[in-house]
Amino acid sequence: MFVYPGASLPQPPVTRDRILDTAEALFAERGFAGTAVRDIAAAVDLTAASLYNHFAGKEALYAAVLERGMRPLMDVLEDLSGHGHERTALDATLGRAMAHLARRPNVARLIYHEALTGAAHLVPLTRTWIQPILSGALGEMKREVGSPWAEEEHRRVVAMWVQLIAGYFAVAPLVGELLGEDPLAPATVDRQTEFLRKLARLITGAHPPDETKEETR
Amino acid sequence: MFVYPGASLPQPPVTRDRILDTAEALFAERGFAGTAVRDIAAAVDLTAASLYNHFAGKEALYAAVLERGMRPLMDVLEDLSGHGHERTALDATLGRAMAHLARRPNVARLIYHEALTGAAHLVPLTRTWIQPILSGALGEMKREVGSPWAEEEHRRVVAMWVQLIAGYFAVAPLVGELLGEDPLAPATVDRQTEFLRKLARLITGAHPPDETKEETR
Amino acid sequence: MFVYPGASLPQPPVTRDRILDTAEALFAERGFAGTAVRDIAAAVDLTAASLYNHFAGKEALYAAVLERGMRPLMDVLEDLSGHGHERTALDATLGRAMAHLARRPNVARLIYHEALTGAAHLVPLTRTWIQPILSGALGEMKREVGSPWAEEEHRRVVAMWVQLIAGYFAVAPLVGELLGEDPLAPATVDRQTEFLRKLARLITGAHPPDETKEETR
Amino acid sequence: MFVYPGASLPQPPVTRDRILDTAEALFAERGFAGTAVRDIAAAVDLTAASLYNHFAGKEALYAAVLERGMRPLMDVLEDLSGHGHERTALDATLGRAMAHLARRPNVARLIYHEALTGAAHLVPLTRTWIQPILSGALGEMKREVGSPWAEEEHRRVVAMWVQLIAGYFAVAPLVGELLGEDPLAPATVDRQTEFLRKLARLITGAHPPDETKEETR
DNA sequence: GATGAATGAGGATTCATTCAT
DNA sequence: AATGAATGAATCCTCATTCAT
Repeated sequence: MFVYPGASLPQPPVTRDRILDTAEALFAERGFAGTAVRDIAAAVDLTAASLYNHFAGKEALYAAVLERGMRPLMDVLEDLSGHGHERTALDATLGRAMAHLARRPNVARLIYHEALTGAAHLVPLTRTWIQPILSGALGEMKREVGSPWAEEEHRRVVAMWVQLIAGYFAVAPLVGELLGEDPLAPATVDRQTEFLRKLARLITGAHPPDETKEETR
Repeated sequence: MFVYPGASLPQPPVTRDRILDTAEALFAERGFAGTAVRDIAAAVDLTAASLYNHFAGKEALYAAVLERGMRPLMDVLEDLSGHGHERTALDATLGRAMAHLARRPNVARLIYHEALTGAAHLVPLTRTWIQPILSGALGEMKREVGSPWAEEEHRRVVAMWVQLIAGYFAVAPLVGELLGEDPLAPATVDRQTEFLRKLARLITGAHPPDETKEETR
Repeated sequence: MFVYPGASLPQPPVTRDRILDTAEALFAERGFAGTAVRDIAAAVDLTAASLYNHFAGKEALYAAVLERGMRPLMDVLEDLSGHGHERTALDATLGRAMAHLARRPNVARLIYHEALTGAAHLVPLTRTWIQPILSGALGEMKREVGSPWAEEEHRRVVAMWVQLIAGYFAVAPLVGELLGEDPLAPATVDRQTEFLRKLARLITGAHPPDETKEETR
Repeated sequence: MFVYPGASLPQPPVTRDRILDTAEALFAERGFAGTAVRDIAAAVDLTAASLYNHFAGKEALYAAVLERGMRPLMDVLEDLSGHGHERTALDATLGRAMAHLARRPNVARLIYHEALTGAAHLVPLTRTWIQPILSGALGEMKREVGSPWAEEEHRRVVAMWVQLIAGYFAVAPLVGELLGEDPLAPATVDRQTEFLRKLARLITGAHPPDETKEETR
């Protein structure tokens, strides 16, 4: 974006964003109950009191963090509804989702915190963000042919993907123990993405890319 | 109170077990930080002070809950190392694991709480309990033939199963939203088990039971 | 005391005495408020509850410790009233007091704890034990001739001796820092006793033993 | 509120000082273990929680009290190293030490509390504050002529003065019982100071002031 | 916008004590 | 005489929040 030289950009919300960044990290790590407002403030070189100039309270801050984190994630997943589970589209969505979460794994962790505690935020969270995507995906699957999944299983397939994608980043410490390598390292993420693509092929009844060529011949 | 001779019930540790039960439920629901010792005590009709006659502190209680929960879960999974991923064995293990966790979903939630926070307990937890199972499973997979997975991917397969089985119960509230039904209802658990079995067949390169017959013909 | 061979002495109060010993040590070290009943009990391999079979409560135990400690100390000082501050008598009393307190320094510490806090026990303590001795000592001093002290100062002289004798053992950690050696080591105690004797001579106007002979010539 | 220009009173730390004052009094009276943070706070018309805005904790408050109390006391004693035990200097130091402690007897009591419990603070306390004074005093005594004390006794002399001066105020309740009058009343303090001066003369081999004139004649 | 100070509520833990066994 | 269990009352401290400056 071009900016006129000297033009003072409306960048004041710099503090607000730094708070959000820090809060996201701490909430993701320690959960809502385990995170002290004072700790968030201190990590931004603020007093707890000052933080209240930017957010109405701990709950409001948490909501803001959630909101800010969900939106881009949903943008990434959105065109899933456009292309469905067709081979290349799924590959692409998978890649983009993994790439996005690799950069912002905190969102996945926040969702999982909510899911674990069944806290008040979960239902609005899913109703607002997840259900729309879900509907799209389900619609696509229904239209697919040759899928080994009955319609009543479609929702389970979706849930599975959520667990395998979001879960991978959410419980990264556990995954790390199982894998024996840092799950967030770019190379590891790449391998995991490939793994999931292979899984997708096995699951959707499609054939692996190289074989596909022969098949279509 | 009359007691039948020979019917010596060694049931004194009743209180201790009731505390453990309650603590397990609350820790699973609210996490460690979100659970007040007083709440646990109150749920067992005790004062917080009384609870300290049974456990040295919150941490000790938490550790005891974890320990008590992990052992039976591991017993269930243990013979996985004996039979590996062969069709019927995997089907059986899957069924038993799902059945066990359906009755004690809290263990899965506790593990996920730990995994999310990467708290101090996670590493001993996995090193003590999970790694042994993991090794057995990996060994079995290595011996398998016809598997579509390279050896480098075996650990990812294991991690996948952990996510799909433990994760199903751990983030039950989220799964419920996605599935549109109570994930812990016996019927739902059964369907999910069948779903996972089907997935297993697709994944291991095996064919579904009914088709198998025809194939081998 | 002679005991018939084989006669079973009434030694049951063994536990009671062990409690008193331990309590004395802990009270002396940490003071009344700083000492937990449980700690005393644990040091005697008892439960706190068991301790209540021997003493009515913390206060009662403390009183018993005080009582038990004061009596022999007073016995030691008692004949001060018989011989007063005359040279040899003072030397002897000094020696005996120092020797006694060196073996049971806790009594001095207990007295000082009371004196510091001005706690409820102090007044009965002094009225019962210390005042009688004090009267005797004052009477002796009054009868002395050649003393450099006015009668108005006699009480200060007594207070001074209390501070120098009891205080030496009471604040042993501080004295140790000042002296650069362990104040309770027998050799150190001996040197301190000699020091106090010398001080006594200087103070009472008397001359050192060897010089005395010449003086009186 | 109008403030005269130039009369800028930097008195904001009022609350902190009031806390320190109160804490000093209570710690001196009841000792560390016997003093409740809540009581200190209440005595300053604060909540316990508010107190934590000024001090990090009970220990930190205690340390601050000690630090604040020791400094002026040491200032008083400091020039002891300059003039040593020569008659007039000792008289002067004695007078100033007694006067200071008469106004702030709590410091003496705090030191004695530490000395009695041999608590963690004692060693740093003596090493930082007392030892320097001690060294100066010892040096002076060594240079003195006509002293009846051997060099190995010098430390005992110092310890004696500490006991007689600090101890007088520290165990004031006990001294009061022995003296039969309030040890902190100005007149009593004066008499005690004179008593100690007389003692000093007897001890250092010097002659009383009036006799001195004749002697030097 | 930032902060020092204040606070009610709560949170973990200790303590002295009781009581049935 | 000993103890496991229970408890009310404290104890130290944290937390989210407010408010005047």
